Amino acid sequence: MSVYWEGEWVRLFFPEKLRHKMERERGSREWDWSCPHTRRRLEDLYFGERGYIKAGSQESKEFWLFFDRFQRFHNQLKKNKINKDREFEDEKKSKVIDLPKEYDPRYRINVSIVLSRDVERALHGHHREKGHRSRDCADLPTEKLAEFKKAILHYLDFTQKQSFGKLAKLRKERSNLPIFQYREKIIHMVRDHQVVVVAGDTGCGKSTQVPQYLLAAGFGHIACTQPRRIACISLAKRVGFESLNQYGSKVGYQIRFESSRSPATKIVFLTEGLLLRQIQKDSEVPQYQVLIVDEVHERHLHSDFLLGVLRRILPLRPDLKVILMSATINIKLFSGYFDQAPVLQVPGRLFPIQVIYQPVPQEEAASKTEKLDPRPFLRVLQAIDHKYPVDERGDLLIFLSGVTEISSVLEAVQVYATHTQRWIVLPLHSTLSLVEQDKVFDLAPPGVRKCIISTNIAETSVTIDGVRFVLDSGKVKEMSFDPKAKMQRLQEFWISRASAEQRKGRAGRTGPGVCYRLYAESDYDAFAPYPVPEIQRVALDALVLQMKSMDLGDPRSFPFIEQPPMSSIETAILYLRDQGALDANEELTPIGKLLAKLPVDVVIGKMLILGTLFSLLEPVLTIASALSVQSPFLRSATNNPECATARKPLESDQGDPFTLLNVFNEWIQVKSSRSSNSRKWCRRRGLEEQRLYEMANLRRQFKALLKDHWMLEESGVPTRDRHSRQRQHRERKELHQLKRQHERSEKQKRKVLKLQDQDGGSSSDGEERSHADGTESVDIQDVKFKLRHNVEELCASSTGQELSGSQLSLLKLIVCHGLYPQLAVPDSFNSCRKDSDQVFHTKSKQGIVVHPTSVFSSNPEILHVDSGQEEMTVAEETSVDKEGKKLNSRRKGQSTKHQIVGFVSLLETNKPYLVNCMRLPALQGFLLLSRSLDTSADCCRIVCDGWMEINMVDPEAALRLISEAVRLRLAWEKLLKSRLEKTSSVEDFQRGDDRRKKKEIDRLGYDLVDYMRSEVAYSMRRLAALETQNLYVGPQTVVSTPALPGVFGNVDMKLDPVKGGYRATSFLTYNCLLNDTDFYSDCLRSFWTCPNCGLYMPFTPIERMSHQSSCIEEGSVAESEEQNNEMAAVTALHRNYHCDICQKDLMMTSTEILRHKKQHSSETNS
DNA sequence: CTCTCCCT
Repeated sequence: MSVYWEGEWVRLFFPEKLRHKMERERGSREWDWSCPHTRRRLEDLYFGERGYIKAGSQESKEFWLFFDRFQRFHNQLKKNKINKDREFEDEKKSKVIDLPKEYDPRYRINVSIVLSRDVERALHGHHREKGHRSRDCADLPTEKLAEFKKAILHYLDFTQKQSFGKLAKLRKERSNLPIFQYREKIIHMVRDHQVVVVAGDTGCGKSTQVPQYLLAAGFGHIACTQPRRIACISLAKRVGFESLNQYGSKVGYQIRFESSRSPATKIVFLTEGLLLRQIQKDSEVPQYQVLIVDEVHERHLHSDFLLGVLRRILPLRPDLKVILMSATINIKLFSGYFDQAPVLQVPGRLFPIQVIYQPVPQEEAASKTEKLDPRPFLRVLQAIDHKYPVDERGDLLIFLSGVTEISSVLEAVQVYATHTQRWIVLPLHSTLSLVEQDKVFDLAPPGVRKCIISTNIAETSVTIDGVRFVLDSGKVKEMSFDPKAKMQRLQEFWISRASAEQRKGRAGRTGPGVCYRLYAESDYDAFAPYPVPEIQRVALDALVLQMKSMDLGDPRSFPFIEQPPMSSIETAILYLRDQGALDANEELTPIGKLLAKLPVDVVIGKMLILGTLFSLLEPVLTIASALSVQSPFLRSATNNPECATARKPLESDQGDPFTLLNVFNEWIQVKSSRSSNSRKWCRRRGLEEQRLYEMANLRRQFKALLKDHWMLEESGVPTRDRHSRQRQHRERKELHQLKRQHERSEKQKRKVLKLQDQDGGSSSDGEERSHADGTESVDIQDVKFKLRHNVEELCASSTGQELSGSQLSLLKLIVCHGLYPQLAVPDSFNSCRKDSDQVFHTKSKQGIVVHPTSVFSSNPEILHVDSGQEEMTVAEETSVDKEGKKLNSRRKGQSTKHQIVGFVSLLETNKPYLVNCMRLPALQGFLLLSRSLDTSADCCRIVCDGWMEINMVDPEAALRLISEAVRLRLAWEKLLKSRLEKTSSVEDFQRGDDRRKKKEIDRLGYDLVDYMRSEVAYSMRRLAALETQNLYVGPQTVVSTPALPGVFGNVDMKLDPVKGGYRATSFLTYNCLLNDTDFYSDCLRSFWTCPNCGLYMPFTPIERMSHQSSCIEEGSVAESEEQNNEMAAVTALHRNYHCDICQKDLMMTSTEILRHKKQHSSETNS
């Protein structure tokens, strides 16, 4: 310590030359190796740019550690000059400092690599030579330099030997792998054929070895795909390690958001999805020479598609080699798909596993409604306890179908475990927090076994060492897709024989095992041989879209390895056409092209694209990302009251996407504030922080993609002052250092689990793991996050300004526009029902329930129409002179406040559920979003998308609303189209044009918000099946209504040959509804004076509208500057205003507030 | 009154 101080002090207060002199003099008396200055000098001399050891590197730190031990050892030698037993000393020496006992010249390395020329000269006594260089080490005594050099050589010998030893061991391990025997054969096969199939079971070593064999045989640019991200990372690590190339870059991985790839990378492990995106960018993938597709037998959507794409690429790239790797399953299928590609079968290396069939007795078999009976599972635990001595280690892995099943078995097993003190029970499924998931890797104390109760996550994704017993329920939950209702369905099935074998295999990885099957052997024989490939079970929207963008022709005739059902393809095409991604010829539209490039569902992609108009992209980005990742809300926290209260302020009564928006924004604030710990913040609220990190990555990618496709204006990067730039630089340096620190301390020892933590244990469970040496563990995710993102900027852009009321209302419209047609209406009797019995309906599916995780599930009243008096007064005003009967029917259920629910997915488990819901004003939503609107003659009756009927009482208001909807939709469409067209011709948008567009957009945003706020009373009704079949008047021979120019903007109204009436726009047909008994009464003319031109004559309401709109159009004047500003401000300046006089909370701009106040004052004055 | 699992 004192030495350090002295060194520092000297450095600070003495000029350099004098200092060196002092040190030289001191050095001769009392040399100090640990003086930091000396060390720096030595590093400068020896650890240069070209040196083997680089200054400041991990290697240099290791060297200094070695050096200290080396010195200690030498000093000790000097002290005990007595040398009783040389051999003993030698042994001690090698133990103490790990020096090689013998000096084998084979380990020698080329010293010139180590030592730069200058140093060499210095070391050999040339430092007296003339020149500046010689002065460099003049301050260091020659004998000390020689001593140091000796230490370096010792160190290098030592590390050389160490790595040679490692290498030899690794080589031996590698040659013991079953696949090693086939090394030459594989290389020859790949040389001779373009496609080769390598089939080998678990443990044969194919994934790690085949890429290395090929590299060694002279192939380069090898890509190896994996279905899972973690597999890419761990394989790259393993293969890098085997080739002693950990710190080099020959072996790397590349997954979304993370890559260790460099130009020097020869073998890259990447995900199937990522390779597909690369192929989408450049269809001939010139960057690769060899493509290895691993785990093809798993039959994921991506791998099946990838195989199809590869088959198409092969003739275009005759030099490209493709190797399919699979378990020894269904090999003929893969070989046959590639023109009888040669197959190499490699035996696996599993230990023998005893199979015991123990079918569940009839009375314990699960009935549909009851909980899973745990007795058959308990019997197996008992059997293990009886049969196998406690000192024989080996854990138990139970496979169940789902989370509810896990918890019911867990409960019973936990009781047994408490009783016997022989088991530690751990659940495992993907919705568990990552901390909880990691526990399955911890160790049980001696005499205790782990019992891991898992979903099929443990079948392939999570591999747990030390499992000796497997207990297989034989059940699995699988997602399928109902195209009619566009609904996902999660159902339980018997597993396939292939899955049963895979589950069994999990018992024999580290030693002989036992597999208990809770079904009969005859059941097993009756299982399907393989699981249904994903491509045959899921919606193919995204796939078809990607196929179209890759120019793969008609998806109906694409030669998939196994055809998906034709209906799935047809449904997808229809859907994409309906969404405007494909045109009538099934070609990609401009929006379709963009959607194909966005790595999200179509509905999410749509909201992103729509979000680029107006200035609401930031929240849209956040919502889109939030809806694309697993929910950050942990289930385990839902029944924790503390979590519930901590979550409360984050909840939005607008709906779940807005709660997620709040969560992210609040989290970013926590991240940006120096004092708070986001990990703690998340834990308190029961949030999985990983999901928030994923969101941050996603929203950044989305933004970049939108920018790449010219959907964004160049955002003016705020120029920072010098001070903040410096601070940022400093912070980044610190972060990099933390990252390195983490990488160094990487190997965390596995924790030993405690027996029976019984509910007391949870308090310490979530705590960060700190290292054994007491150093604070680095929150590496936080470090990576802060390196990757500019937190300040994120904070400013995403949470900088609170959303105003108008912004929120526009944002809701955008999100719902994206989600369309995923809209549901509340059942009209919901307000009379129990909270848990709230029912909703979509066009294609009735009787749906909001998912219990939704805000609307816990607060259903948000969606209820207030049983208000207010609404009735609106209705009454306009209806004095009409017949009572009709009125009553129309007035029933009239309200200005009906709401509909946009949802992200429709999922059926026990019941059909709406997942991720948000609310939207019903009438405005329907009028602005519906694909088809059909109206009666007076427009009071509107049928939306052929299933929702809306009835208004006031025909004037009805007309106004519809014509305004038409105007807004056409304007919106036009602006979006022009924005999309920018993608093709950048030069087109010149400054002036841009400014005009900007103004139009502002105006549209302003008007949309205004529109969403309009207060018109109406009733809503779902049409019965019979009604939907007899909706239209049909083709008309007599034109009953004249065309009315100007009612719906400038559109031409043409007779609709199918529905009858007039087709005004692609989405609006006027006066086509059958059974409109009120036609004549509503069309009666009454005298009216035009306030604009003074014309006085009899009009029907619609004629009046027509006149008015054309009259106003002629007389329209340019808007005042003030008005313009007001419009531009809509997305920024609307704010909450509470008016004391009318006792209302209003959402208004400052101008509007002024006007509002003025109105009150004029009222009171008069 | 609750959800198999991956991935761009």
